[in-house]
Amino acid sequence: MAGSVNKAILIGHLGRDPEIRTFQNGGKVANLRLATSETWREKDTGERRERTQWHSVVIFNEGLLKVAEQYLRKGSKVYVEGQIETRKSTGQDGVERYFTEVVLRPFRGEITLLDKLDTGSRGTPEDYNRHDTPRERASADAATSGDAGASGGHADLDDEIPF
Amino acid sequence: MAGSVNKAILIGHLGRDPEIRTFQNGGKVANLRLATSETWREKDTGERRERTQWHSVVIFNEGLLKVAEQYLRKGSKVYVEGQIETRKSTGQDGVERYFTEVVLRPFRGEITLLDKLDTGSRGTPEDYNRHDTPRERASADAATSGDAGASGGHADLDDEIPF
Amino acid sequence: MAGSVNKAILIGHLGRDPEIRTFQNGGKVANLRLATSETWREKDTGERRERTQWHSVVIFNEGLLKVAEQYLRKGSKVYVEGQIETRKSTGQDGVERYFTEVVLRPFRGEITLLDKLDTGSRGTPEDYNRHDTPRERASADAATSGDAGASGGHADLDDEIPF
Amino acid sequence: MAGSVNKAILIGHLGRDPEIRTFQNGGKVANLRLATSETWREKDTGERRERTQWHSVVIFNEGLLKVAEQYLRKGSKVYVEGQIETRKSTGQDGVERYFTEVVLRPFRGEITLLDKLDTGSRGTPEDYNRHDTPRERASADAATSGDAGASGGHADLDDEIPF
DNA sequence: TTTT
DNA sequence: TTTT
Repeated sequence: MAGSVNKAILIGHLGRDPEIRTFQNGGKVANLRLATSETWREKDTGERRERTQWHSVVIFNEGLLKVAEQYLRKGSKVYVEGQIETRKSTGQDGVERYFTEVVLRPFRGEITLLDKLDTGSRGTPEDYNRHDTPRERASADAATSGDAGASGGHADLDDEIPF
Repeated sequence: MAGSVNKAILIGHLGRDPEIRTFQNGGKVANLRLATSETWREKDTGERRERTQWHSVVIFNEGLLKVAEQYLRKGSKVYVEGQIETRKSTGQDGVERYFTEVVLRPFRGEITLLDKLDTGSRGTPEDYNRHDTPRERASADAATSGDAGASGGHADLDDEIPF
Repeated sequence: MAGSVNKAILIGHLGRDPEIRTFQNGGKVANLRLATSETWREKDTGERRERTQWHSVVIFNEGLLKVAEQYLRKGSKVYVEGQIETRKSTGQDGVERYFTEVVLRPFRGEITLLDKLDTGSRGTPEDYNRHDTPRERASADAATSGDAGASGGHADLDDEIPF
Repeated sequence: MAGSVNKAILIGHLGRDPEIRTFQNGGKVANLRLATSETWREKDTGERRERTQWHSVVIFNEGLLKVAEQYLRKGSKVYVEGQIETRKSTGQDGVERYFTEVVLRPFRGEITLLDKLDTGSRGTPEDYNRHDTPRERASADAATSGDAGASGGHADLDDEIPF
């Protein structure tokens, strides 16, 4: 459908370290568990309330995958922009379930680390800058230049991954 | 968590008429089924591909609920802004499942009808304007509380301020 | 500054045809004039009010430039995503002025045509699909570099994190 | 125009303390100077580059005005959501100029403080939570229940901050 | 289940 | 200068 937009914008903290997996073809994917929450005081009772949502974030974009791998950790505060995708999965119990995730496809999406950087660490400050900017994209491309390329990860992976 | 953002921005078409349900206390909720999709041509094969995502949109915001009820129909093209929420539900089969929805809570979210309006229908043009504008929010406030409602500052202030 | 986001999201109509200019080096830029407006009824007087904003949109992204050139016209309804930039310019009167624009830099930004397409025109349907999709970006990448790409799956994390 | 969207989403740091002005009718307005920037390394030269944009943010929304007044300071890192507005102004030199701002109108927009809070300060943690949530809006309304609706202009900050 |  |  021409004329569609599907965008998720999240700011929150990671519930644990990113989980990186490598495929046989050398491709990678990162999974984040990101919490967002609202806090408010009940109007009538004055009671303090909080509601936390956990989001599954899946990163196929190579440049952003590197950022996740190198700089994101449990507790990191991040800005994430991706698209909402729901896929069906049949568990070991034989029950079909749907899972909704915020997905960062190749050449799409953004991740911005919002924490103060503890310098003296791995890389120069501008490496932390993870707007998927022209240069960064170009260099990410370059870094993987021998890559299978072309298709840019829309392949159906459900066969390869059991859930 | 202070410092959180949870926002979904969708543009797509409704797969069916909005589903409106009324609670015993008089409250209402609207459910939309919204499709977004991407189309592309495979680089290697030249084959046309399409991926459609279906989104459940849940409207608690009263003003936007009215808009949904009056103006949205199967096939309507809409802009929706809400937050991503996942809730657990146990089906009749006794199986627990998680459902993720884009939710428009009271006083939050936006809906914008993007279709050309077929006039000669129900309401004046400005009723179609569904940004959750000051007045709509104000009246929603009034409807649920003793609130003065507040005027909501769309006044032209340029005369009052010298620059 | 690492940790920055600068994003404008606009839906509106073009006040005139896109203006395309070509540089000596063959580069191109497109300028759009995009109107957004709010309509409401004054609470006290019941008077109908409207406020229109005009936005300058500047497109450097090649794929989106083509979309603008081929499919956008005066009156077109579009979704535009870019970044806000202000630049200084000295007019013929010698006066310095600042101009703020929504800019779509190479490999960034999105344009989506929201109009019903009048078919029988120039190009296939999927050409209208102007999300700066993987392929479009990939091909733009290809035009400037050795290209890349990837794909992957993901892991089920639901057991480990309270969902 | 029904079917319009005008949204700016910014994350950056304040160049100085918020500037609050009070009108004769008791209404207030806050002005922020917010910097966003991109950093990258030139592909060819390897040279480090940075581009900073300064944004004028104008807050009429009462609840968010309080947040700005109480918690935002020079150097604060914030998420801001508002709409892009351009207004004409004639300077003392008799020259007409246009100024573009990101405006948070009453009952609209969002501000989220992204800094770690240095506690021991003014207010409870949940006061920092500035999603303009239902309760906050309601209480903001309540706090100003005789509401004039607020209105205002803004100060020219251009001398003090490199635009 | 929408739409192109 | 668009659109409703």
